[in-house]
Amino acid sequence: MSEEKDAVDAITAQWFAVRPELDTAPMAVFGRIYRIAKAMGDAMEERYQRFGISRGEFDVVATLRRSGAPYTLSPRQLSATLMLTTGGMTGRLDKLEKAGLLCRKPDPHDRRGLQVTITDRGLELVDEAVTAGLEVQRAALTGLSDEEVAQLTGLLRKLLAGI
Amino acid sequence: MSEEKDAVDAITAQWFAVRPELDTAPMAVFGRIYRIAKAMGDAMEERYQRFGISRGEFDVVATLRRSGAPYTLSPRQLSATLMLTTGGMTGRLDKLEKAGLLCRKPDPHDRRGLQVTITDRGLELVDEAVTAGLEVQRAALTGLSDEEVAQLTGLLRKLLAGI
DNA sequence: CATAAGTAGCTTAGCGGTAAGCTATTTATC
DNA sequence: GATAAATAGCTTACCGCTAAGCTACTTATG
Repeated sequence: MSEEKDAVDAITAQWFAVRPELDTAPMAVFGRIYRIAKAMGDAMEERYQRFGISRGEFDVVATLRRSGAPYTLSPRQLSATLMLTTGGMTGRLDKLEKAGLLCRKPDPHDRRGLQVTITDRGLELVDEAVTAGLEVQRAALTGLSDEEVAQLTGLLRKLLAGI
Repeated sequence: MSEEKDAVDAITAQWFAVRPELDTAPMAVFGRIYRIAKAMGDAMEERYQRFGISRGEFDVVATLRRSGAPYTLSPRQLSATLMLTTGGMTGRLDKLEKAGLLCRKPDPHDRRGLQVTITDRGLELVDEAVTAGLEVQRAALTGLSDEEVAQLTGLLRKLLAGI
């Protein structure tokens, strides 16, 4: 029934030893969220590396892919979606364009703007990469039943909504 | 009963539209975990800024604080605990020492090593900062009942254990 | 005891991000 | 229609991290 103690339990226990009046319940939640995010982020980074792209670069082509045909968005739309500054976006687009996974074309309706589109090669790569990435995530969830995953999803949605 | 749709729901719906055969359940979990980690990380960063330190620097003095008297650890122990390279640790210690929140002394038992200790000022600051940080986290959890927080903690512990 | 291997902490180069500032272009206002 | 304000994307300076290499010192091995 009871779960194993983990590193976060050890940290909350340490805090209780030196500051027993603190309510450590929040750090039991967020401490684990930070650790899961970091560990999974590293794992995803490693997996995408096999496709020659970083996790951030994957996010760009994946955003274009899931936007549907004609797989075209502006740098502005991409940087807004990915919560990235335009400077950061420029760098990612430079790399992906150089790798032949997408191309930048002038926006015919706004001469300030660009249209970013996935190439055929980019489309093929992102379709493989998203499948591979989901497999890594799915494997990380094997310890939980389908019902627990659904429960966790609901609690996380509720938590995220309140932030 | 049913929760509001959020940005992650929109993303999974987009994927379903273009790749209906994908099982998007994992990204419903990890997508939210990434977003919560980022949003809370930013919020904590902002809160600690009021104490003149970054989140990473807080983690250093907090680790020393919760280690208990005499609040002394080696740079090696700190970088291992914080999952940081020694190079990164050097930088954080430089800043904190310069700010007068900790001091480095030679390890009397090992002339390669150092002993890092919180100063009185550092101790005072970290005790205020940890309280303030917990308050930010507690506020983020107000949408969840105590039972839900406990449930979420258990599910996250289980998930983290399997990664 | 000599020496090889391992360890502690620091330095440097490089990477990917932000913030701020730039030019070119579009939109709103008079 | 002139002009002020807003917007798109890029560039630059900087920041914090990692990876790799360094010196100083300690531990293990013959």
